[in-house]
Amino acid sequence: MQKNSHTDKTQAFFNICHQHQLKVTPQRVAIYRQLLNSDTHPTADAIYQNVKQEYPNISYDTVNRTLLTFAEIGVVDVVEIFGGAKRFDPNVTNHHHLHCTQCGKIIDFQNRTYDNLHVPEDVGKNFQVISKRVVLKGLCKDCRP
Amino acid sequence: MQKNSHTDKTQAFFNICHQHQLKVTPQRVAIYRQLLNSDTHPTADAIYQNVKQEYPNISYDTVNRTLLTFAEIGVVDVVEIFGGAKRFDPNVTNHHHLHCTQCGKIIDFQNRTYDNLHVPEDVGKNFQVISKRVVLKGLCKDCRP
DNA sequence: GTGATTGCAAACCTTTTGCACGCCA
DNA sequence: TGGCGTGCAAAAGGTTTGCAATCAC
Repeated sequence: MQKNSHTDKTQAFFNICHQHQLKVTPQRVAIYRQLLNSDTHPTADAIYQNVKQEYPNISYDTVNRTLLTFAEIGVVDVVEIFGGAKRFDPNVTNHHHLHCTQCGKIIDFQNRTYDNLHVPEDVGKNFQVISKRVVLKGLCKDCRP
Repeated sequence: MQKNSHTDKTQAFFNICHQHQLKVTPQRVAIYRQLLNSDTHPTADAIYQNVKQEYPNISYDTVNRTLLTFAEIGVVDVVEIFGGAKRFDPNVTNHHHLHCTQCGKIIDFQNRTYDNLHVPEDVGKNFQVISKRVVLKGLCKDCRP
């Protein structure tokens, strides 16, 4: 199952690259695989550090540029931050965020009601909404007094 | 009316400073006044450029540090961004954001329904929610094809 | 073969830090 | 007066850019 699912995703990646006329380079594959293993919202540097383990010659630029490219074609999302380094989200399905104002952590959560939020009419007239996200700011379990 | 409102806000600023044991320096007042005039989400540099007009000797650091201090005491909000320089929001009342993925603009909007979003029980158990914001990503009027 | 992609290095932009001086309370 | 706040300058951190060599198609 796991193995199959992984193969499927690799195949999907090939397809996506072809759809967008991107060449399938070993670097891109390695970065993509690393993203699949991420359960957080890694920075470009975090991805770089991990990919470097199995691919010592890769440069930080390549990682950064590849992530930006991935963001353009919808393979990753760029996550909203409040300063600091960009963060990338391999989970492009609709979900929402908890943001701890103390430690800066960003935690995913699912909520059907939030997914189905109605876009106000006056907003929809002047703005074409592509995705919706609820961001709850506050204190996480570890930072709560 | 305007004048009164402005005086009120200045008075409020004095009170806030005293509450937090902050000294009321001319720089802080100038930065605060500049914030009141902002209708967008200025960067530290934008504030700096404007304050410099009436206060040529001020340094960028002072502006930046002051804004961070203001954020700590709740005079401004740090706005969620997707990369680039920090943005500060002088509007600390509850509101929501449209984010144009094309030009990067962030537009405020009000919505009572969004203000009153119910926090899911399983979230509330592990996270103390302080504020809620809906971020709608998409294309603004100018960028829409 | 050809154009896209990579690696490297430098440049750039923003934010942070240390320190001496000056000013507000 | 004492200590907070400011200005300056340098450092640090992250991102972007230009270019030559390389690789996928």
